[in-house]
Amino acid sequence: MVDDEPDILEIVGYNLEQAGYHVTKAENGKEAVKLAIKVKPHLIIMDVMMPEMDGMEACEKIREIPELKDTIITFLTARSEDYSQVAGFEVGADDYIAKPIKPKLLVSKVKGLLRRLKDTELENSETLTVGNLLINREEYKIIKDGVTIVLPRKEFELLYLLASKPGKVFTRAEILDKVWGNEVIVGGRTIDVHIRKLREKIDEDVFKTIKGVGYKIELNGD
Amino acid sequence: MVDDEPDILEIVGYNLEQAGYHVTKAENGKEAVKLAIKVKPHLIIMDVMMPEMDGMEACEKIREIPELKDTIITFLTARSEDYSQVAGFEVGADDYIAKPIKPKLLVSKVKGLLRRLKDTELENSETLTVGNLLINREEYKIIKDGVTIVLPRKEFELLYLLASKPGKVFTRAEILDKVWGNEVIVGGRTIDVHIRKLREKIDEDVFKTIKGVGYKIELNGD
DNA sequence: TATACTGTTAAGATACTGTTAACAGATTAA
DNA sequence: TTAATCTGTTAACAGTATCTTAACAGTATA
Repeated sequence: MVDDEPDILEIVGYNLEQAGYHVTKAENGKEAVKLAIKVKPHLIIMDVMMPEMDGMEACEKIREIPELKDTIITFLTARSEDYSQVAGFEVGADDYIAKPIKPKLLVSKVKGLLRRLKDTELENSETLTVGNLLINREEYKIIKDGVTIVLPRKEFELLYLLASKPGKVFTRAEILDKVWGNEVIVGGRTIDVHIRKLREKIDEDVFKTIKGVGYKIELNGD
Repeated sequence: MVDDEPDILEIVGYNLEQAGYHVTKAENGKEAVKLAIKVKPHLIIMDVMMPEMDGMEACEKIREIPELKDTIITFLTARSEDYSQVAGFEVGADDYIAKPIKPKLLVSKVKGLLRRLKDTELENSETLTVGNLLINREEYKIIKDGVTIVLPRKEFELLYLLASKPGKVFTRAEILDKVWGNEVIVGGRTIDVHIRKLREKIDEDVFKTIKGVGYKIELNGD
């Protein structure tokens, strides 16, 4: 939360914390950029008009930082200044909130803005879904059309790797590195044999060979 | 774009299309849900007040569809109805746009909303686009007019090289170096044969021969 | 017109993958 | 502990798509 008026920081901060969010405060753009790098916030709510460095400039600076590319930036603007809204989107803002601020509405808005982030974060669970396959890493088992299949470790790891990016071709080197670890040396047919077993247990046609390159999982026929 | 007033559909649609977006229109919530499933839009701009099925209900329905979880939903509301904004966020809306609509501001806003989506889509920097060809290195496949074509390694690498700089002439030496590696020695007709196969599989006329020099990919007739 | 380069074809060589079965180590059960 | 089973790896060979070559035909350029 970035604003040069301490009162606003206070009120908005209080409301957001009541709603369960953790709030970090800055009083100008310069401070905001510094702090953003440090805490990597999910969302930045920033006043446009500020001393030292204004919101636009700060926004541009923040947008140049790769680690903060998923950070949502929202401007606070007086309701009339439509021109600054347009400018705000140009420098990479995701949204604006009109002053005067209505706390209840603001909290709802924040909730909405953060919902999508949460969705993608929750996706990083230990389960993958690929076509009719459900891969549960926690339990080391997969479910195909409701039927549970238990796989040995190496086979599971191989499947998991391929399923982590359906469509992507994994080279043999890549597979060895990720599944076997690049210090162990195994013979040239090892990967093939494991692929064979997966094809046997899961589905012949899901595992595609790209000759001279590697293997991939391919979804519905494309 | 969902609104029961044809005039608004017309005006907003025109402005968005001018900005390079593809717009699909619906006149009520029921229609919108149907259409959304079909076209899987990146963004839905929807009026709250509509006959048949209102925006809130439609939004809830859409939020239940897994394929549309990344679709951004924005409501159109009269400026005064703050209550509906709160309600909108509750049913899963990402944003609202206040009526009356100012086309320039709306386009900016849409641009902002779609920016993050585009970021993640463009991250696949391993893909090249040349004319009607889509070359995906990660998946080792190419798509021509929606049809997938799988190429053997050497052919793929050769195509990828030529497509990496459309128009540029690659000398035979350059091609040998980049595709074959400069230690292997191959006969004088090898490259030609591979070019032949590409012409066969992709398009006769895209691959131009510069006698005595090499080959290049050439876009629409220039 | 001669020449140097490229196009085409099909056959042969090669590199890569598929398959099977056997074996050694682990792991589990008795 | 021993037996039984399961995993992971390897070797040998089979199979095949891919790559290369050779021979000759065709064509643009000097």
